[in-house]
Amino acid sequence: MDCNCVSDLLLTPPVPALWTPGFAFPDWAYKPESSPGSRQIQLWHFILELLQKEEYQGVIAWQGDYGEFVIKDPDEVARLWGIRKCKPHMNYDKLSRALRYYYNKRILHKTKGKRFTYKFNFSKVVLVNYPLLDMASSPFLLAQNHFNGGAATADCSPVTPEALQSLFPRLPDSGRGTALFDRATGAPEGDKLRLDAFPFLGSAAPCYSKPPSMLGPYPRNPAFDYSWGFNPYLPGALSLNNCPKLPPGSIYPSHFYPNPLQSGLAQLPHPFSSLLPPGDTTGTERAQTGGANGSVGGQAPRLCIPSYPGSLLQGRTELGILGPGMSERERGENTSITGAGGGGIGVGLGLGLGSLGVIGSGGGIQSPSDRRTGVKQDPGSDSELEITDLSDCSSENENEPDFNVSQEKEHRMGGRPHIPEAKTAGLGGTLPQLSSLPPSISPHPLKSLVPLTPPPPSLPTSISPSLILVERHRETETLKHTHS
DNA sequence: ATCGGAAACC
DNA sequence: GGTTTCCGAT
Repeated sequence: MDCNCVSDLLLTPPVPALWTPGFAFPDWAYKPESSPGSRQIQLWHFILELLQKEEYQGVIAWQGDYGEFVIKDPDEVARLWGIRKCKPHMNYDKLSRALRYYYNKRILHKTKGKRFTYKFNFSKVVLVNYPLLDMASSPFLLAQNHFNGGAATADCSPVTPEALQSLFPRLPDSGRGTALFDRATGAPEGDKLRLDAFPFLGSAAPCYSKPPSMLGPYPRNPAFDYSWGFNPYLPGALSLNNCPKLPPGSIYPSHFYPNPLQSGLAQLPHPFSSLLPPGDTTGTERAQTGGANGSVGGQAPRLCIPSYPGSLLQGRTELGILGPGMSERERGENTSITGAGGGGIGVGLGLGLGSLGVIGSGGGIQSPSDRRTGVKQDPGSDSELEITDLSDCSSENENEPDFNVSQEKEHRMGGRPHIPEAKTAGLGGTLPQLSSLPPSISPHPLKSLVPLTPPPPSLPTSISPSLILVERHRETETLKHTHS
């Protein structure tokens, strides 16, 4: 009974359950260049998947700061991971060990004081993987400061979802990404993302102005060290060869690759994936049908397929299976956000940068599940943010002590938060209570991107402060050009 | 609960 | 390389 993969296969539309149409990394993410031969799904990918799936809200969910998530039901997550990896004896202890290995890789870091809470280091994901970013050209770098209320420490603050909401719909013509690139060279490598087309990316730029300690760990090539193996935007990584088992009808067909950004966009959760032109099913379609696969419920044993990139494809089988959790409204929201074409991936992830949090995000919003799990929103947890980027970014051999410097062990929280509903409701068929979902205006970047999370009521773009700022800078930029 | 070393595994 | 497994330490 080591692995009932086979039987699982018969019981559920396996992969689809985990592979979210709206948000999945392309197969090349599973076999990064720097990690030849690695074609198994990686834990962090898996985590992202779960986070993306509505039915797992009760098990794991975005919570708190940007990029921060809470494993509400460690055992269940471990179980799912075990199933996925055909490791029946997997448990949270082991899984967490694997997660800890990400610390040094800077993929993740622990949110101190919050049990079972980790945080993705999206800054790494985004910035490091956007070597072609034309940061300098963005007038929105300034805008970002506005977005962040000019907080002194907002050097790395992400833009608010609201801002995105107001920005995206207005982004000029969904020109299939062309507007987002300087296509001069034509070659993918030549594609240069125009940051000004993605104001939110501006939030990323300042991140690199973090204290040297942040970059320190990258002696070889600071900003572009892909040592940890994930470089979604590395054009060179876009090879079908990376997906030996790529099934036909893949959602990652060959045409998926040419434009790394557009491709990436397709994987992003709403609204980024929605940025793809309507015609681009690799993106929008999945995005809009994403998530709620009500049938998944139950401990429905998930298949234990050999994890290969292509499995993502199966998300396609979910198309049309719109669970009850996915409201028309959500879909509507999704579609309404179509706007700028291509190039979004960095966007979504970029939002997580640094995670100083938007105004009041740091410890303000606490979802019901937070309370339920005893997760404490530490008002002063902003320090974590520093940790985020200053974290032991060194090689695996050294463990930065300073990572724990500000740590203050909290044992106040009694026993581990047990969430009965998690298993029964979260996975048992009934979708997690909506009430457990963070406020729709959650400052969480990814949360706001997740299809299942209704976007905050969009401000009329015409009066959106964000947009105003953006346009203001746009004008400024124009003026600059005029003068020069 | 969390951490991280060590060794084994694939 | 990316875990998985085990385990002692905090």
